[in-house]
Amino acid sequence: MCGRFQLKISTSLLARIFNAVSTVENFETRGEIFPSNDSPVLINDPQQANSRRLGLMKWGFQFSGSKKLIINARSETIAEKPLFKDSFHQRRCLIPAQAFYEWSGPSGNKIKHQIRGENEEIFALAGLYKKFDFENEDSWRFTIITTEANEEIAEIHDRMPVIITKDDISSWLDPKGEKTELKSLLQPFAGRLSIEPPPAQRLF
DNA sequence: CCAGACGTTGTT
DNA sequence: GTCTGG
DNA sequence: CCAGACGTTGTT
DNA sequence: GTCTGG
Repeated sequence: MCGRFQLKISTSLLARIFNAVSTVENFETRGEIFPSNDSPVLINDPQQANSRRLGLMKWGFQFSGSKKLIINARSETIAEKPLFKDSFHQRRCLIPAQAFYEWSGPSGNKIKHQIRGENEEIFALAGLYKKFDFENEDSWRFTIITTEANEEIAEIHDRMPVIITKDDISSWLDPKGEKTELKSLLQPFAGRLSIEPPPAQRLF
């Protein structure tokens, strides 16, 4: 899954890297991003085709009347679940992250692993976004899509966030994207990762 | 119509 | 809030 | 996501 | 157990 990630970079640089127009003036980065925090999110400009925007959104969908934040969406079911369906069709986004975190070990004695790209590339995590109008808030929120862990991550966890590679960014954000093609992008990461600390050694 | 679910992960 | 099931 | 708090009154 | 803060 993905319950925390890292981002420590100016939004203007981030916008340049992802070829987007930034709507964020001065995002105070905390470095580590937690559920409920605001973080920059990349979307396709709804007003203008092929124009990317970078804007702040809050991490976590929510049911009205519930306090629980829904910070992940299973890739296997996003096309059917009522909470995610319309977002999957019309409001897909990417969440820039320089690392994400997974935990291993028993509760009370958990080990936190930081996962980065092998050459420090900035991840584009697949996400969905949606507007929420309750709790005296009018807020745009995002959630991060998960898939099965790849071989490396499986050592510490059975799920991981979907990472969209540079070449697939336009396809994922394309408002005219075909459902089948979109789903085919939701795969466990095929490249190499760096995990720190590394997974515990297997004895056998 | 009303009641109840609506989500994921991890833990048991 | 909105959808589903009864 | 995890870690840590979870409380009030009165006195200094 | 549940809520809050980071």
